[in-house]
Amino acid sequence: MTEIPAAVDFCAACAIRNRAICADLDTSEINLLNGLGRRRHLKAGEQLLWEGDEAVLVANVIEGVLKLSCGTADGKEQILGIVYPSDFLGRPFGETTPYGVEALTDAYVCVFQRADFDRFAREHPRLEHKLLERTLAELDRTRRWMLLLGRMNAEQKVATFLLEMAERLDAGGCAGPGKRGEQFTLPLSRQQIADVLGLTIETVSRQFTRFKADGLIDLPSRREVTILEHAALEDRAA
Amino acid sequence: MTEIPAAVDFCAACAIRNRAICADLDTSEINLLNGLGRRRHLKAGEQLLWEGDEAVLVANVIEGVLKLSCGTADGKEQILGIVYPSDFLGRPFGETTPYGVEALTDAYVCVFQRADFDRFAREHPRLEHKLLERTLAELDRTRRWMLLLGRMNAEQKVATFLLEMAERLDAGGCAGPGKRGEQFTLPLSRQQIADVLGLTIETVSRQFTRFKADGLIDLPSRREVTILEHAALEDRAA
DNA sequence: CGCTGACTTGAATTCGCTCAACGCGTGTGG
DNA sequence: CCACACGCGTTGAGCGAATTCAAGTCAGCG
Repeated sequence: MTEIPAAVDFCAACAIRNRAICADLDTSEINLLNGLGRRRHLKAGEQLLWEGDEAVLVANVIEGVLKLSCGTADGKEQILGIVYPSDFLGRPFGETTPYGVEALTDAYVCVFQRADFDRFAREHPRLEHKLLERTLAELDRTRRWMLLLGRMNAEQKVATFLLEMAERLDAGGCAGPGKRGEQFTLPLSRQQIADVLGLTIETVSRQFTRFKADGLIDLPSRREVTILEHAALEDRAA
Repeated sequence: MTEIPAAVDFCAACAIRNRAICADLDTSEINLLNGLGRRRHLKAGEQLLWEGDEAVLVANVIEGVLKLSCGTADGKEQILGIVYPSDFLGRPFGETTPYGVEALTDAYVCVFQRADFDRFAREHPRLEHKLLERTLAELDRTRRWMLLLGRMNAEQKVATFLLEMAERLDAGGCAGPGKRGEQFTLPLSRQQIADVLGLTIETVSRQFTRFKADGLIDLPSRREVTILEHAALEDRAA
């Protein structure tokens, strides 16, 4: 865990400068925001926020993949969302963080004290507008996930998961329309995949095995997936 | 379906003037917004927006209860959310409406052309801020619902549903802490409840019957529910 | 009074869960 | 270098909750 004060021209060099909620800010605004944020490194597995805690931090994801999750009284976990570079993290304008945040891979985030961020956002409508657009998009994505959780069987869930994963991990290096992201490294363990899909680890494993046996995917190693038959996988996702 | 041009001092008399996203606007702003909106009546069962359509309308709910839903390829439906008076409806700053909207009860909504609303919002940060807060709250609620869909069994789902229903329908007439909303009329059919919870109609019916047999609730008629043992029901919701 | 649609109840089935054993790669210590 | 343990994933058998399929009940209404 390292905390480095943001350098003056830090944002200018930021990998997500043009995609995150800061994209619409001008130079002077960016410099102001610069003074509030700190870049922070997270190791895979490190927790940034805890479910139910006072909401003291918000952050932009610069690099890496993180999960949002909460648990039931009887110890089961449900992953509520996966966040990728340029996504926004945390609960502005709220008292408590309604879910835990944990890094799935090594990650860099740009963290703000919530109070600082809230104040800055209220004074800079362009930032707030970006945040609103992002929140609306996230709400749409979350609602689509409800359809998966409520109405899909295990095969459909796993197929949908693989397709979404391929698409979202691809965001950076779009290698042409044909071959885009057909091979990737899962940032989640089998247990975590199960927690995303509302299944058990065994069911996920069985579906992976079946897809492989049917020639839809290949599994070179535990964490690697190659999608061989994209269209067929889409059929399974129905 | 009736459309009445908003009168000049229409908003001033609006039942949700202090709770909806317009709450923070001053008189001159309200009057401007007034000119853009139209009050519209919806009969129970009437559809306001269709999944996948171009997003032309947004609205505030003034009175009544509506559902947001989408369907799977194989004809199953999942209800994504229930909206109540003072809630906001539709997808501003977006191309298409990602879900259908249908009135569950007779309802009044205050509709805007999306283009008008978007422009107004961008020029009035106070409105946009309210909308942001509401969207963040809705996202929190939606994520909590994911836990229900992904990790709860039928008993927990139905118990949670009844408790949430009692709470949200109560918002208007809070009849004291003891007796608040313990009796209410369901705005949803059994099928719709099943679609909210990701269950089948039969399973919902069986759970209702069991809760009644166990003395936790009473069912005076098909659409009426009385919660007899609030605490016990909370236990079932785990 | 019988019809219709919504709901309930019952029986059989099935999909995913639970429990348990096993395999495999990795790191550690002798 | 091998032996071993450990974590993670896979596989199998049996079970059970929720679904499916099929009747039956009930309220409202012409």
